[in-house]
Amino acid sequence: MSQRPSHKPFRPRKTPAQSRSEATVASIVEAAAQVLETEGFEGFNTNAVARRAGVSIGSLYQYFPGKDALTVALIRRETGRFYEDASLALTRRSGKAALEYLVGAAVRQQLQRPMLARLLDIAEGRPALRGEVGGVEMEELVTTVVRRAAPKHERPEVAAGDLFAIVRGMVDAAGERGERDLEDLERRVRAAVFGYLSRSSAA
Amino acid sequence: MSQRPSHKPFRPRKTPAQSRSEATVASIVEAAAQVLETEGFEGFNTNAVARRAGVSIGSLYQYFPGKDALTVALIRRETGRFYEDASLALTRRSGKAALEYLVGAAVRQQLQRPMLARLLDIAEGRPALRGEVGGVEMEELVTTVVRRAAPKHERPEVAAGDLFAIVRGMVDAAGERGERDLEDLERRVRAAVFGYLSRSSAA
Amino acid sequence: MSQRPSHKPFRPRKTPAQSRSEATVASIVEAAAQVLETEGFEGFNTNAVARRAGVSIGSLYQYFPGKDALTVALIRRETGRFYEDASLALTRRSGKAALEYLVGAAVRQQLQRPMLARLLDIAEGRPALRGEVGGVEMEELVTTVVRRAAPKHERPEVAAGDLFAIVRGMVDAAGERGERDLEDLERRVRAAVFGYLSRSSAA
Amino acid sequence: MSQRPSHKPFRPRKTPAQSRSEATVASIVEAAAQVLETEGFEGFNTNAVARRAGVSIGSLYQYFPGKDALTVALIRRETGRFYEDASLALTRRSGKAALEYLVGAAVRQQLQRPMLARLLDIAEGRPALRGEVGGVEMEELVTTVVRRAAPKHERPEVAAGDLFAIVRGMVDAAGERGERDLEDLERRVRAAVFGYLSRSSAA
DNA sequence: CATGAATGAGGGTTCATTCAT
DNA sequence: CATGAATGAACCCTCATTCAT
Repeated sequence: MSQRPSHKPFRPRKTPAQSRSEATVASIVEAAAQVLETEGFEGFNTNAVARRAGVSIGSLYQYFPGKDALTVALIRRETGRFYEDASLALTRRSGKAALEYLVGAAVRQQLQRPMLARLLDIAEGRPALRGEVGGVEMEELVTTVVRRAAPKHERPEVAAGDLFAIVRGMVDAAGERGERDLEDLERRVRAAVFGYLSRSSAA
Repeated sequence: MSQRPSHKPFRPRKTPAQSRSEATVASIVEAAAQVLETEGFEGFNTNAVARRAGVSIGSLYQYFPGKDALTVALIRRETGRFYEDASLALTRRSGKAALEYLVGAAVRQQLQRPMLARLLDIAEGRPALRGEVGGVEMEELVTTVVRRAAPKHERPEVAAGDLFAIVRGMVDAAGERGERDLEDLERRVRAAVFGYLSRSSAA
Repeated sequence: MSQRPSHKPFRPRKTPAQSRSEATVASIVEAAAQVLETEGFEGFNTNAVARRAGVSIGSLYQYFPGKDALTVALIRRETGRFYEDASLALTRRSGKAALEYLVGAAVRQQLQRPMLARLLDIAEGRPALRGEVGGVEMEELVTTVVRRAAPKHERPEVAAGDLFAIVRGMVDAAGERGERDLEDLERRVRAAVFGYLSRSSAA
Repeated sequence: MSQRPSHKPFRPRKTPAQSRSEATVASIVEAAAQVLETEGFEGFNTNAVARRAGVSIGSLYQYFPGKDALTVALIRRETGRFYEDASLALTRRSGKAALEYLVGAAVRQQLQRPMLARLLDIAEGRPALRGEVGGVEMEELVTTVVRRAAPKHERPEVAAGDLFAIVRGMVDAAGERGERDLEDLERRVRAAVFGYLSRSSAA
């Protein structure tokens, strides 16, 4: 009835044990991604998502208690995919290689679906969603890598946050500009990352 | 009978000749800033802005042909203020000092009204508004400063874009986290900026 | 955020598959007719129509993409009804009888809901709606009948247009004056129609 | 404040004794005509009229108590001009010539500013305006001419009304179609008029 | 008297959400 | 469980009219 719900949990309503529901949920989330990509925030509404997913609006609400839950699910999916790739950084031998891998993962992720990544970065910042989307693991991962790459750094958490911001800023801007040269972008991001570390680190 | 919006310019509808309306326009723009700050995009609607400005909705539409025009005006106001400060960088003796001044200006601007700055950065990216908000001067300014600070750099425009993205990314994140330590933030942003330049520049 | 109407089709949004919605659509169109009749163009707004139809404004917009589409639907309904009756003219033996039947149909249609007929005649002329309401069949029908009633006429299409205008002018004026005497009106319209033909036709 | 005033006189607020006001009033009425012609009913609003007339909206309300008064003034102007021309019919020798003159006047009037004439015919029909625009003289004039052209007619008033309706219907339709051939149109209208009379008149 | 800034009721339209089937 | 018709609060915007200057 109203458009302003008060307070809802963002978790999916049911843990889909059956593979059928699982598939439905996945298709809805992917539809959300596509709508966001093609129509932007303007056209991102539940009816459009349901239509694109080929399910009824009722079904959508069967699996997601509200629009925000859908957004959160999408963010979680993308973050998860990114995290999965990024974690591989820990398998690298050197700290430098690990950090380089991290940068590469970020650039890859961004240039794959630039619009989507950018829009989700924005959505993530919405106060209503903050905290719901656990970026904690990501931060920890980056911190760990920073510790290995720059062991002398006095504030690795701060550095991790800064590096995250730097990389996000650069890749989002690249996406906005429509850059397609992955190699070049990665080189520049590395320059920023290692430049920052060399200057802010004690050693 | 029907609506016929078609193509709306973003320019104000009438240049306020009388001082009365000048004040009205200014109060509307400031109200827009406040609403955006306190309510976010969710609560940013023309009625709320008019109410906060203490004028009728009709008055708002006398000066702004639409909601977007209001947003644009706000962006322009903030960009203008920032640019005014940032231009002073050109008065610095050395290229390094100029770049440092630029960073300082960005940090100051950001930490003054963090939410506002962040939200406007987002709004600026909206396809409908791109190009309406001339960020060209800003880019040129940064490019000029980069040329002076790193004369050997092969692609000063690219570097300018990257620096812009780095600084924006860092200060927005800081604003989001609620950082208040201007000094510390500025130090870190400097590290990023000069670190990037030293690594990406030829010399 | 912004509105983006651009080019709206006048066709109903969804062809009602279920009988429930079929009834809803019909009730909305009839409500539109009643509002137009009782309140005139001044009071003809979507909210009033929805209220009179006993449905929510949202439902109205599920079936009609806009106010104009509703108007068009109403025009089509009335035109269709009229056309259905008028087509029977073709079953008459003589051309004269056919033309007389046509006149009778027009008079009947008009005096049944005089206000409605008159207002729709006006609405039909709105540039935005021209062409959307296919009056082509009507014109063709009249032309056919004219050809049979006055085979020697050099410009049957022109005559058809004129006769249409004459009849419409007379019945609308009668409706405006509140005439109720069907017989008398029909007699006069016949006089005009056959008078025109006898004078403009070659023979 | 509100858009729905209750009951206002339609007479101009002041009889402009001074020629300055007279000129202002005239310019406003002509502006109204132009706006109606170029923008249609959709764009016919007081602000637009004032702008086109080159006067302030305040001045417009100085001379016309409301929008309807302006419409009425415009209708009166056009009716007056038409009536002035049409009255010359009475100077004709024969009744037939008088009626022919009448038809000619109507056609001329229509084809001079077709949109305007058509729109005013519609506006004239608005219940709120009926009676305010004295079409009585016109009716009397036509009746007089009918009496002379068809002395044996039993109901000259009815015939006058019908002829009026016929002519209006035909010329409006012609205007709508964009007909420009004055001669041809006049010939056809004559056919309708005299055809009607010959069939409805006793003799 | 002229001006035009200001007003605000009203009207078109969207979309998150519910619920009967 | 799925469906999709129905709901209505909320939002954008216009324009007739007023009134302080």
